[in-house]
Amino acid sequence: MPELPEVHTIASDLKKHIAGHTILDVEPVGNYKISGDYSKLINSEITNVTRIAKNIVIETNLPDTVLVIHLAMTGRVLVTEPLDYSGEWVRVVFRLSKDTTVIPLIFSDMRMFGKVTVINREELEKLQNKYGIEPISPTATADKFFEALKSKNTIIKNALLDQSIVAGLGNIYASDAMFLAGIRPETMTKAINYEEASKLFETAKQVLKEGIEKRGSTLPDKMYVDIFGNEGKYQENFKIYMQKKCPTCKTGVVYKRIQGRGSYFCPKCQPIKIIEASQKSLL
DNA sequence: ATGTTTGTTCCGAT
DNA sequence: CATCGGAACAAACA
Repeated sequence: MPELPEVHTIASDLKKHIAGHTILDVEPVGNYKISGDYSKLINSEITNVTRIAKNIVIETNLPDTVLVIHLAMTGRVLVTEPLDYSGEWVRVVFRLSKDTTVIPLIFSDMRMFGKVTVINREELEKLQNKYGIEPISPTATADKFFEALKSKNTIIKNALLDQSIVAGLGNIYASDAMFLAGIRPETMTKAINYEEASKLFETAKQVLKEGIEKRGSTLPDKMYVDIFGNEGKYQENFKIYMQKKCPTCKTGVVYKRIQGRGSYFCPKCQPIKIIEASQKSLL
């Protein structure tokens, strides 16, 4: 669910919608715990909304106070009034005002794996440093990506989901990127040469950008919606994720549990790559 | 009813 | 030390 494109969509819409608003009130629902001192936010003004990896970063005019929201799997951020507060997993209600109008900012999360945290600049810096390459940043390069991959002794699927290597990919976009690059999820990173890594880096950027254009993916469970409650459309363009037949060669898609996650790949278009003996000895 | 589902962290084993 | 596999977090659905 929320991977880079979904979080990007939410953060950029939020920026347009709530920047310049004052936080009137912060109210955890039930015994939901916000980490950090959220009382500091009251009467502060929202100045900007950005994204770090899959985190939504809400900056305020307080120089040392930042609100960070991570949606994990089932988190939602909404600026519309929920129809049913008790039935929609509402965990935190913020009230924002600008001029004379008051609008809600809702954090909802069915499974409560998500996090709402209030942190300072130093912690924000730490958060930033946890993550690897931001794939859609202009400073990201295939060289850096290849170097990061070489440093790990694991399979490519693992590496793509490892946020300290590349930030923002999750199971869906990683699957599609590997498919477009013709790389099988179980390929060892050390068996991937520069050309293949470079191709994979391009396809990763491609699917992430397409995801952003389509405003994210909404799976059949409908958990992901944007801040207005609208579904994304990237699921209509899934390449291999949740597909039955390969869109290229029509071969039956293989569904397999890899690293505890459902993985889809085309056995023909994503062939097994044998690690050469010289490399194997290094493992 | 048990298995499955997106993300992350942490622990013990390898 | 790097990595893995599994568990845990909580909830709904087939």
